[in-house]
Amino acid sequence: MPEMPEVEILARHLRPLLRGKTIRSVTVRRERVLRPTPPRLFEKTLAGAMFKNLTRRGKYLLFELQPKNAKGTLRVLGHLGMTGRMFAAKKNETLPTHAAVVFDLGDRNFIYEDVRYFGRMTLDLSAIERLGPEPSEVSPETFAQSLKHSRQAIKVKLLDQSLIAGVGNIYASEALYRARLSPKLPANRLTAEQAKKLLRAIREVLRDAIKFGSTIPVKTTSGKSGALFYFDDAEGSFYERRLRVYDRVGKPCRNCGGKIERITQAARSTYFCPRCQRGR
DNA sequence: CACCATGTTCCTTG
DNA sequence: CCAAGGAACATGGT
Repeated sequence: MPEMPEVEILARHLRPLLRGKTIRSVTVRRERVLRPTPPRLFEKTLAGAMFKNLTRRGKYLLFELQPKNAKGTLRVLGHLGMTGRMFAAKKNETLPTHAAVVFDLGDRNFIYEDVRYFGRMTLDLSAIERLGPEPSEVSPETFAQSLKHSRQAIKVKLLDQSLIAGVGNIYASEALYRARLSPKLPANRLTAEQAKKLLRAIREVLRDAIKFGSTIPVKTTSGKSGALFYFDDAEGSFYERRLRVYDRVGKPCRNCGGKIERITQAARSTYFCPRCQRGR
């Protein structure tokens, strides 16, 4: 479920919900998601700690806690992988099949579940050090300059989190379509003007996704307990309306009426309009 | 059975 | 040392 907008929306949702809550105990049900933190250490470190804040960096969540018997701040890094979700649920509810970590908060459980277990919940924060700047904070000049050293296709480059952090497979296609740039363009062939245009498109696409909800056609679980909450409009058409090219292979381009194509780049699908997005 | 899926990391090759 | 490509991770949907 994650690209940066989903993670941002999730952080905003969870922040007031977790703040001030003390963890009574932690149950690790799938050790893989803690990697490389040892399970016993994770459980022991967090039992008795209190949530102080929750922030986002790229597609990562950063939980800040007050340790039980010490000063300072304890930090836990979260990532949703492809299929991760986090939510609070009543304690009498059945745990999801793929619940990976369960925090007992007293009145409720805070659950991290992940069908494919690609995500993480860990004491190892090293991943965020490798992230590039947030798209909202990087200057057009710096962004343009960072593209200069790569001959990789721009679409592939946008997925590189050390370039800018937060853009995933859906929004990479969406941003390039919005900027009218071919996904096949070698990164180092973008002019300063094109790079500037692309950065603007990235910002707009991400901003709109946060504003309107998002993206992934997750069936909302709003009917059930305290889970999420994508601003999905029951019709299922919301997703259709917001995404301009992603997953629209063969359908008419909303700009020129031509057919949207799907190609494979770095083993991932890219969607684009060959008429509107010229170049190579 | 086949292929596809919102992501990252590790390994190999050049 | 770096850039780039591909496999691996694991489960489910169509």
